[in-house]
Amino acid sequence: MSQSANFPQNEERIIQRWRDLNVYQESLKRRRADNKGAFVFYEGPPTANGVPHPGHCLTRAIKDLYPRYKTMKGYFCERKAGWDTHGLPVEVEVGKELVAAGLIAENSKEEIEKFGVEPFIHRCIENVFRYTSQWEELTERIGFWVDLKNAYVTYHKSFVESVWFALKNFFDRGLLYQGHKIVWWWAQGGTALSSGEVGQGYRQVGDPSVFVRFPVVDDGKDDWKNVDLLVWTTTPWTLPSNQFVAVHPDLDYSVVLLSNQKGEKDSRALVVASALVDVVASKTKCSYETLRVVKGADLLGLRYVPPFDYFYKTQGEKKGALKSGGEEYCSWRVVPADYVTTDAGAGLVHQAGAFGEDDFNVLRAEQERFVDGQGPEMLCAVAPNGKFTEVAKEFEGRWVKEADKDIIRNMKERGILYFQEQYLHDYPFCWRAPNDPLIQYPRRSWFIKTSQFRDKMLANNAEINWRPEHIKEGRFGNFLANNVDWALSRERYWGTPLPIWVCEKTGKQEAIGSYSELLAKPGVAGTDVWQAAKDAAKAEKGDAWSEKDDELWEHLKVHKPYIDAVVYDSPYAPGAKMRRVPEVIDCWFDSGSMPFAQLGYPHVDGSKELFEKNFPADFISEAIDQTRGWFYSQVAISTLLFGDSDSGNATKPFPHPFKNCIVLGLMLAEWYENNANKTDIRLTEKEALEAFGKGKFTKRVGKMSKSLKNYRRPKEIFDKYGADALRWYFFANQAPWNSIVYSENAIKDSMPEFMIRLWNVASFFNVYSKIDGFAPEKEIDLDVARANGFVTPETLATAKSFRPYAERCELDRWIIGELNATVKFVDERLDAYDHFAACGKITAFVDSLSNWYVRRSRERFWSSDKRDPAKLDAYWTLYEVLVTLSKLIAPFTPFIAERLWLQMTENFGDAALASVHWCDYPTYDSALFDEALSKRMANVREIVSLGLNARMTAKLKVRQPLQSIEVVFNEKSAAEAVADYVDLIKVELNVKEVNFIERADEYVSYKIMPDFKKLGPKLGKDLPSVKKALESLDGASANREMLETGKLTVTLADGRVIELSADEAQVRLIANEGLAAAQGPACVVVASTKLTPELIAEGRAREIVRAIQDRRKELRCDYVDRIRVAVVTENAEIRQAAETFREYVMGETLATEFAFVPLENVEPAQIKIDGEPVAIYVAVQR
RNA sequence: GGGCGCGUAGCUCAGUUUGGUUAGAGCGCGUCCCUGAUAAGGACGAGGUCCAUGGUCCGAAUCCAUGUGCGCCCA
Repeated sequence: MSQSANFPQNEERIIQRWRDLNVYQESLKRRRADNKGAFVFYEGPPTANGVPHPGHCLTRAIKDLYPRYKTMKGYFCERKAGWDTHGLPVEVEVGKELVAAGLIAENSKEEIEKFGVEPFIHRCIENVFRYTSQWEELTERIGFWVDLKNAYVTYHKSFVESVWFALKNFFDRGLLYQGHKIVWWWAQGGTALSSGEVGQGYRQVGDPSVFVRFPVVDDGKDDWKNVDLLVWTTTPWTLPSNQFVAVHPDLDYSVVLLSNQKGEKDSRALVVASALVDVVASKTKCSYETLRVVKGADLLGLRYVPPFDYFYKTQGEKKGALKSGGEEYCSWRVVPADYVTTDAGAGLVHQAGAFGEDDFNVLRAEQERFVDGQGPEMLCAVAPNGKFTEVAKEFEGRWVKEADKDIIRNMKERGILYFQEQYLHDYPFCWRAPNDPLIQYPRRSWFIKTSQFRDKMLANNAEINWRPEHIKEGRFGNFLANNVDWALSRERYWGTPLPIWVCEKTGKQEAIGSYSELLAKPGVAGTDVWQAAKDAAKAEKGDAWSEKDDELWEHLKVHKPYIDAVVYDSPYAPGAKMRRVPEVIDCWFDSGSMPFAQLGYPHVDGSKELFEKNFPADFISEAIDQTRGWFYSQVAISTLLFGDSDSGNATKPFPHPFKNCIVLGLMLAEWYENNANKTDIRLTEKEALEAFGKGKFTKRVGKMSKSLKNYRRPKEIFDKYGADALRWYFFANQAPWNSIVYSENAIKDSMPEFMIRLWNVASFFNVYSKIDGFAPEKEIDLDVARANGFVTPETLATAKSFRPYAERCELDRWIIGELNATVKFVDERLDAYDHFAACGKITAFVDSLSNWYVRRSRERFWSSDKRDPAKLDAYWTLYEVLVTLSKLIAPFTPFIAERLWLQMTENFGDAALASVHWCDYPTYDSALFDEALSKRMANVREIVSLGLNARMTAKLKVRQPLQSIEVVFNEKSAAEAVADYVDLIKVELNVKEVNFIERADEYVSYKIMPDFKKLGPKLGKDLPSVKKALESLDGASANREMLETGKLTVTLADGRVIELSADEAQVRLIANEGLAAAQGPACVVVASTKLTPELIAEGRAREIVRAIQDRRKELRCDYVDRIRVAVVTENAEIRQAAETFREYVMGETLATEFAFVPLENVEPAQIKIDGEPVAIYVAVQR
């Protein structure tokens, strides 16, 4: 075993080994044979057309942890990789490339279509796997075991056909419909987005906020002469399409006359919601006079002049017949709307039916009032590309958001702009083209009736174990409760084609569930387009054509533009053809179909059986942004497809697609920025200190930013610290749903307390087992080992020198007990998907092992008799602990676990499993955990800790032996229990005696405290007075009374007498002033500070030993090298000390000679002992 | 405006579900110690109005209400 840890290098070697021995596949095979059942894991497919970043490391680490654990628990856990390949992420990237290459002028649909849909989608396919190799490297490097070779791919024909199957099912059940709705529209991309996608793109931006005067039409009514409606909007570009002004009928509105600061009165009055008059007036620093107050209902029907006359000039006077009789002006009047509030603006809301769902509903309500065909029509001055049409002639061809400024200027010039300001709010942008704001726009689009299944989705949600729990009722539950129909279609090119064919004559529609179903249609034609394209490609590629190309073209059959060419005879009209609709679908529908589509269900042979076994998933995990993404798409599709008796697929009572889901927090970056230049940054405090100087930089935590480069690439972390370090940091440092700071410092800092400490223990074991020739493989019965899958207690017991636990010392039994308690705890926590708590326990155990077990066992390891049973016990104990530990930590840090396992078993040949990941997870043996022992040892450790503390108080270093310490316990049974550990305490504290004292009034005083938990319910309001009474007692005598009688009687201030049993009061010891003492919860430790000449001499001898050991180290002595020593000093006392402890010094330092005159040709080390110069000579004997 | 989460030491975070009188860890800082495990390890110290206010209770970091700041999600 190599001494140096070098984790990264080791990991590379382990990866190579895993590859060579096919360790992952083999681990599956073994568990399939065990036949314990499956643990189903779904991989949420990432899009591989971007570089993987640290956030992906986290998801991949968590996704690896639980399958590894469950596999070791005996379950068969296949992990199928998957890639999301369709949709906007890809199209946007390809569009950018084409622009960069000068092949298209701008990233727009017009340009792409000019370029050609066929070459475009071919570029998309190339783009999809651009970074696949980087993804695969990362996946392997971080130790995520997943089957990359058989990954599912969303553009593959079988996957697409599965999606078609689902869509056909929905269509046939009437759940897939075409509707005219206001959608969030990505104008540059020419398509609608789903609420999930829109949700990904919100950003805070400043938009213009304008208050505009809409003059009331002067039709002779005096009340409304020279009055303007004050209307507020944050989308000035919708004003040219204005149609109504909405008010809330129940709100109060004031008609006010403003006066400016000079006191000049306005020529026209304003109508404003009464609650907002102050706010509105203060914006222009005006004072006002209220002329009158009216209800919103009184304003209804009032006509006004809109700010732009594009529609008004021709339709301003248009009237229509009402259903209720009579006539009404179609547009530009005040209408009622319940959603109007006085939270912001003016309480009068501009209405443009095309650009908002609320507005659209208002328009529809108005249309309802009119006789069919006579009511208002939707006004829209904006084309689908987001530019003004010729209707708005001043702005024709301008992108609406850009035209905002000019629209405002135009209104200002005409004097109808009352006020403008910047308004900060969240606004959605395209999630894949972050510079493109979305607009609301009316569009014909395909929807899935998810809202009809809201209650069923909620019922499914209730069955999911969400971590953290609040997702269920909170974020996800709320999202489901507010469910709106899924806007499914995309007017784009690279996606799963919507499998609806329409009769060109009658408009009747049919859904198709697979390619073969399509081919089986009568009169099918157009497949030749695909064939011709393939032939052409083949001809062009010539000899380079391979099987892979054939596969690719097979997949392309079901894609645009080839699928669009396939038509068949309409069953609805003779001679007519059925043609596919042009749309593709939302790529989130692909990923949500993954539970069945990854298997090609139901078309592929055997997929039905496989699906039965692999649905629902036991476990998935993604970051919180997937709430509206993959989590939702899975739940929605599963519920509709498998959860309804109508579906024909309702095989599961609760078709929730996953049983357990860990929702991960966002990953943040940490960096240090130069105060003088915020873009000058460093990633660690140390680097910042060197580069900028103390106090000249600021620590920052925030979003990761490619442009700021405020995070290290994962590979750099792997190379520097290793994958285990990163994994452990993710698992052990915070609950997974908290945001996780990707901090290089923090990753580095998390290593010592677990990995490095563990490694030190392992290397300690290794060094001494080599020296002593401790070789388990020579003693263990290898046949038993083989049969048991190696190191189990039964296997170990076959070794001759392996003694039963009961015969070993308490320390050995203690660490074996702690190990078992740790195994139990970790296993339980992992079962509950709580790795964070599990990690805490492991860390605590490794601390116990390193800082107590090994530390306190060193003498045994160093004992010169190689067959000393106590020494062999120590070896066997530590060996067993390390082997078990390697299995216990295997799911968390698979590399260091494997290395440890291999080192512990390297000489066993085929009698030991070749990988720790093939082992069974350790199990808890209650017979090996002794709670009393555990408690006892905790007390011993407390005594030692307090003893060190007391020595510190007296400024007596540990190297100086002391005569005694006195220990005073709260409970006398505790003293008896630790009596066996006196020797251990003596060594640890370097004292000659340990005295347990019961009555120690000279050292401590006693404070009697009530046991609040016990007495609270019993005494209630009397508790404070009891507490007071106890405090006023003489502690020492009260303590004695309790010890002797088991009772305590107290008299309260009001004279009442209350009797407490001893367990209802607690005695707190307080060390008396002026002692070298320390107090803890269970005891007080007092160190004797008196030093005798003998003690001082011994202390000096230990100084000499230490100096010699230092020298040995400087000379790079091997552990077993013998040396010659000389100590030369003028000081007679020190020399005397050296002589007195000559044997001791020689034994400790492996010296064969000990002289008091300089050694020839040896350079001495000059040290000082008690201020006196001493020369230490050390010569190695070789 | 609504929903969800968070607010504990200089920094990063446990603890809060189930209330108990001395609130913890790591890092950083300071003072020491130990070392034949050395990318170590240990002790001690400074550092906390547990966001604020009010309430419930014998007792609140913990439960309730209101407010406030921040983050995320949505309108």
